[in-house]
Amino acid sequence: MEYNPCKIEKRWQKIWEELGIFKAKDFSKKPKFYILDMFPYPSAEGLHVGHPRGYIATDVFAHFMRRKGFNLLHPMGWDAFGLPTENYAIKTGIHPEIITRRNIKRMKKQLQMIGLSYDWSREINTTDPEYYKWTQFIFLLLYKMGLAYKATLPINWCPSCKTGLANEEVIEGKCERCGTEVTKKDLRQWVLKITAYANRLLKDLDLLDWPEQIKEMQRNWIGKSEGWEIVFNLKSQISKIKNKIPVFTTRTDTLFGCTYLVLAPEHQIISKLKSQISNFKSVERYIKESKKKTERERISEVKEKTGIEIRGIKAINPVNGRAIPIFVADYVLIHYGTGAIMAVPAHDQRDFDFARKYNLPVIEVIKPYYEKKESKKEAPLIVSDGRFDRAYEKEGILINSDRFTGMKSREARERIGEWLTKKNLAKKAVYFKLRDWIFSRQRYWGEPVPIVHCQKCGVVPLRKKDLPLKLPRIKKYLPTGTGESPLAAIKKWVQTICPKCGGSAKRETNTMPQWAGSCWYFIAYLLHKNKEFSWNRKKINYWLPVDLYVGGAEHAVLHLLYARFWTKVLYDAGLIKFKEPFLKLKTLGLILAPDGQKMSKSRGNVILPDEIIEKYGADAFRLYEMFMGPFDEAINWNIKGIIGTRRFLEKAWRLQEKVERQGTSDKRQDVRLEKLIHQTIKKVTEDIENFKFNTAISQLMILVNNLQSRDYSPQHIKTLLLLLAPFAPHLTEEIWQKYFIESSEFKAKNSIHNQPWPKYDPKLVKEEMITLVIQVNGKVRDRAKVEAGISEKKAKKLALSCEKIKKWIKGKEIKKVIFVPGKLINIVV
RNA sequence: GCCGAGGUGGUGAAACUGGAAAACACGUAGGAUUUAGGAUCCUAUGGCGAAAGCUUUGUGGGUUCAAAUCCCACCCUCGGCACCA
Repeated sequence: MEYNPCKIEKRWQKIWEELGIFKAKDFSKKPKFYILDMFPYPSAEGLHVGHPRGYIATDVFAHFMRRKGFNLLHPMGWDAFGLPTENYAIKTGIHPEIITRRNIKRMKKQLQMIGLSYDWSREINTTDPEYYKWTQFIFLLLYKMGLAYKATLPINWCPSCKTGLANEEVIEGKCERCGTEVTKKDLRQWVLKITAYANRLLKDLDLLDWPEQIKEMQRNWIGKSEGWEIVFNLKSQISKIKNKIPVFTTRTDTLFGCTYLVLAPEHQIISKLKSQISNFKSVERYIKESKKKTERERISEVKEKTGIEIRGIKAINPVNGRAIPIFVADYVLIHYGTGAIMAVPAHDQRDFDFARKYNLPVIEVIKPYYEKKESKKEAPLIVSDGRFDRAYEKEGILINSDRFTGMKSREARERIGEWLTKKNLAKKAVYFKLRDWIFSRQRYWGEPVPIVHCQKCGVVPLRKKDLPLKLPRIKKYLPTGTGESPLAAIKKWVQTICPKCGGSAKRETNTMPQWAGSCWYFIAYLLHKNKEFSWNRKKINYWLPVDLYVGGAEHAVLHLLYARFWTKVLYDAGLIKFKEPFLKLKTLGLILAPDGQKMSKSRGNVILPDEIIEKYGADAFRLYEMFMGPFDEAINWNIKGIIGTRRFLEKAWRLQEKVERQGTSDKRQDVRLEKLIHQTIKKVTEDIENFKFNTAISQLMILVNNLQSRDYSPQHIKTLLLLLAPFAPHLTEEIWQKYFIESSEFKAKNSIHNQPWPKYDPKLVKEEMITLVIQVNGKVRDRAKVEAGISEKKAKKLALSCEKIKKWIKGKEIKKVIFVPGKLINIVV
């Protein structure tokens, strides 16, 4: 009886599908559990061996929860709009829809080969008009709620290709295709007011069972900072008009050390003050230069900071009345705070670097307080040749600060703030790093924005009955050259009638970004095949929110934040009853190619699951993906590892020989084995619950190794199969059906995947004998087998009587004995 | 640069709350079985050492009876950085 996975696996996959044993039932007496994968992008390359890692993990978990008695929803779909497909269409002239269909077909087949227990009857596809009518519906909702607005914002622009570029298409400031230097071009774009939800997005993180590091990344991304807005009055050499510049700071305590102001190059006041700036031409040139840089280049500390002084105008430091210079420098960003900063070179490293370059004064106003011994070695300001080497950015005690000298930073911040508030030169302010979300793309392969521009009525949203607004079929996907979407070139489509006045109007030609479809897809599985276009509250309320969400950590911020944002909007609109879409989140590590690089076609290091499964079987593949390492850490693919899991399955397979010989009634007892069985149930159960699949499998390996060399009974095999089933669903079903089911006809309820999860006896899990470690001065010198409950007295007596120990403590005085029950005894001499 | 994670044998890794470093697996060596090969089974396997023993968790320091685990500094690798998804 040889183990032949190819035959077994295909057969069971077919039977399961036909009987629909993994289909979720809407509504049930059982408690519900919704487990969701981040759905894939259907790329032309198909799945490589890295993709299924998360899918296998959710599948193991889904099997486990089903067998624990939950009504389980485990669906799958496709996030199919986006750049790669569109670029492929441009290159080949094949319509993106056809490419998408082809890619989905291929990837679905790959997923099915793995034997994943998805409910395929709920499959969704974001590019299906039946899907994106809802995406458009939600956009209209955002619009009506005042959360979608138009603004003029810059995009990356290649002057040679005459096309807008995604950040990804800009390589070191140059166009990926032609190598021309990329510039910026202003366009009217749709923007979503995610900032209106900043506080709630921040606060509600506390409700979530997510990895702490992901929450931390979101917190930093939202970037709430509480501080003060401080007004600097300006003094012009030629004009009497009073102008002022507000700056935002969290460190009012350092105000006395402020020696200059810095404006972002985009700051509006610069053009306003044009007539008073004596070197305006140079300033203008600088501003133009900085437009070429990416934001990351601008704020990077590796490259030297640049800037230019605005001559002819000075700012007045409100705390001491001193006139200080004003600079324009691109390390200050327009979309954070007020777009202007007060520079305190002694206490901010960026300001310090800038000040040193332009020879600006550095005034120290905070001194570190030395508390006790530890901070002495900190020596914050290294003074060499009488100057500072670096800025001291921490808190401390104020110096050189007039009547605030001697105060602690924290107190001084409030005092100085209040003092200036009284003089009307400051107010408390809260700023977020989070920026509104630019929601339009000048592309074809995305959801059309359901808006028309009417000459009479202006911006007019479509009505629900006008949805879906379908993407028109076009022959060319090439950019228009104007920066507009290729849709703008289809006159027949663009020209339309205003839904409000019936007059002539033009359609919005921007499309939505790929994120749009993935912001609400967890709801889409419940609206599937909903021809009436009605929001199925009953199903939504039953299944949602998602109980467990699994996907890559690379989505830590954007996708997860955007989906949370839309959920809150839908909640506010009264469409859903939950405030957070994903209660529990588990992130997974990438599987890299054997060379440690990401797998990609361009690198030529892609490994396909197809060939692996054909050679070793889906069960061995599943097992290896779970066994290869901790679930949330990145790991290199190594084909050698799968040999181990295949061998393990063969060993398990061979165990049935005895059942074959002796029948299933044999009930022999082996106390040692019985204990191991119960320990294994405990370990596997707990490890699956904690996503520690690798150690669950190693425990199963230990069990199989033991069964192999001991006098096992069929009951032991039964338990083994029940525990192994989520990992190796095909092999276990095969053996299960052969020996543990009476009828020859397959019925859903007889499937191993419908058997209850085994329970362990806590009494049998405990060990009676343990190995007591005997240490002298913390070093292991001997070991002894003792009863688990040994007392300290007995242990001490035992330890001191050991020959080896006697040798080590001979002639020395015993100072202390430390006893850790059930573990060790340490004699300190 | 900023934010986040990580660094343990030849390799993937394990080690719960500070308490036996290296479970499980790959690889390698030796043996059994076999006409042979493969498969399978058994034994060994961090390093140094004949052995007693010494030593070992990126580097350096610290706390502790005891540190892979806690603290400080540094080095390296990976993920994200708002138009890739």
